[in-house]
Amino acid sequence: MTIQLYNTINQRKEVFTPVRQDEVSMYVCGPTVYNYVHIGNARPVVIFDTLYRLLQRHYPLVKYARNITDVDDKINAAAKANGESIRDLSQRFTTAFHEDMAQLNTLPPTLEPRATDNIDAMIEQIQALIERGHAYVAEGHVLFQVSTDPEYGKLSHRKLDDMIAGASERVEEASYKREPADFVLWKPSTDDLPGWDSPWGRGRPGWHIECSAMINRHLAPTIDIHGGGQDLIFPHHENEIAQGTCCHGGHEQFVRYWMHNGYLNIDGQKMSKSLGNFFTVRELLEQWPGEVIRYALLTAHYRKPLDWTGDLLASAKASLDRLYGALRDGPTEVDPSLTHPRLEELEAHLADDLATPQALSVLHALAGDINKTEGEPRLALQQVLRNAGNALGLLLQTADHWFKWQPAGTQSGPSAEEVEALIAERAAAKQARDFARADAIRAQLKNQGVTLQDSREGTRWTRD
RNA sequence: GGCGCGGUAGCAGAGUGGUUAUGCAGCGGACUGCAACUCCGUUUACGCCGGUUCGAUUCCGACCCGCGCCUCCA
Repeated sequence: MTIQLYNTINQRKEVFTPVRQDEVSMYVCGPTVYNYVHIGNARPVVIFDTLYRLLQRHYPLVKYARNITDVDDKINAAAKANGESIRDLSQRFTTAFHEDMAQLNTLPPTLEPRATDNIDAMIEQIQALIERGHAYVAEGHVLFQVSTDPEYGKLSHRKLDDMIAGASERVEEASYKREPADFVLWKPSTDDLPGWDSPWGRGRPGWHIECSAMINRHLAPTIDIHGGGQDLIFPHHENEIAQGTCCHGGHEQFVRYWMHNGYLNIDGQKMSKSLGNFFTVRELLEQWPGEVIRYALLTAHYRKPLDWTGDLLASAKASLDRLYGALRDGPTEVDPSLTHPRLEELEAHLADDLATPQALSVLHALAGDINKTEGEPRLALQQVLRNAGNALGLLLQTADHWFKWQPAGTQSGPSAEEVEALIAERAAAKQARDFARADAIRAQLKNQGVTLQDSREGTRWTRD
């Protein structure tokens, strides 16, 4: 089965072939750790986790690197505002990021380089750029001279002249810049700011250099896939290409496939800090299982915008209820050696530029198959659905655990023991044909967010 | 000014030159003491105007509307 991926740089779907046989290298831009991550940050993490899972099924070795940006002016400002050391603050939010992403069933990447551990690699790359005439030193800064790169703009498909013409008033004018489009590779630090010794004095790196330097050090001069949000296409990834190719003399390709996920909107509006219309993953996890959030993020194709609403989450929850309903009393483990036409169908969807909405529809087709089947064949299909879910990072828990999940934010519902006691009381009432009493108990529990389901095997219960 | 994206049923969201996406919601039926779950059936679609075609939601062109980026951003 061939994998096809949409490549931003060529603006079309292409057959994926890694530069090295049997090995794939992938780099995804990770968070700047100055706050809890918001749902918009979570989208690429979940998307590229799904791609990582797909690639792992097709290649023996997948090196997936996702960086932690722990040197940044936003971090400096947040630490100052909190009266916290920069190191403590960035460590605290790195840990929180790991916890939140684990709740979304994302696998840890193979490598997670931190910017502050790779300053020397950045300095090396900057020196190479200076030696090759692509960068210059001015007033303690080092700047990349954009006009020295004839290829500049090839990812974002814009011409340098157009950019300047349209945005001249927005481009930062600075006395130390030769040309307005030049961007900072290194900047001086005052004593109260984080800084490292360098040939240009004590300072800190510009934003773009960390990714290209860490790719070069931890992966290879040419990697297969580089991912991130569409907002990173320009300037971040455009500048990475400039750095990553010019430091080698412009001969080597930096990245073969550029992949960018669409924006996440909130109730139809652009999510922005200034509008205050954003949710942290952490606060969403107080009300919804992480799996619901992951499912919601996968309902739209990754390149399309996704509108984040309460309805979206409620609908994702209902869809997962249906899937877990089909998995009750079935096997919970995953059997990687299993084959089935539905699994091939699912894999074909994912291999087609990560068509997750169609992949999800295969899960529902399987649920329908299961609900119409009895006995051994039913168990076999449940096993297939487990495998299918696993491919998407879904359906990893027991159905029982799923249906009895309670939001961390509210502990108002009855305990499991209380529910069981009422179910026993209701069973006795039913036995005595006292349906009024039985219905009253059911209504009372419904009122408390617990739904009862009678079956031949007895009464099951689920939390809403 | 430049570059790019989108408009599909009540909602979300795929896809296709003619034939069921899927989920949620709604309606009818089966099951049930009544429900819930599940199953069966079913109602609402492809922004507007032209063109190509036997046939267009799909291809082409124009138009309308909405959105994003253009050096903080996932």
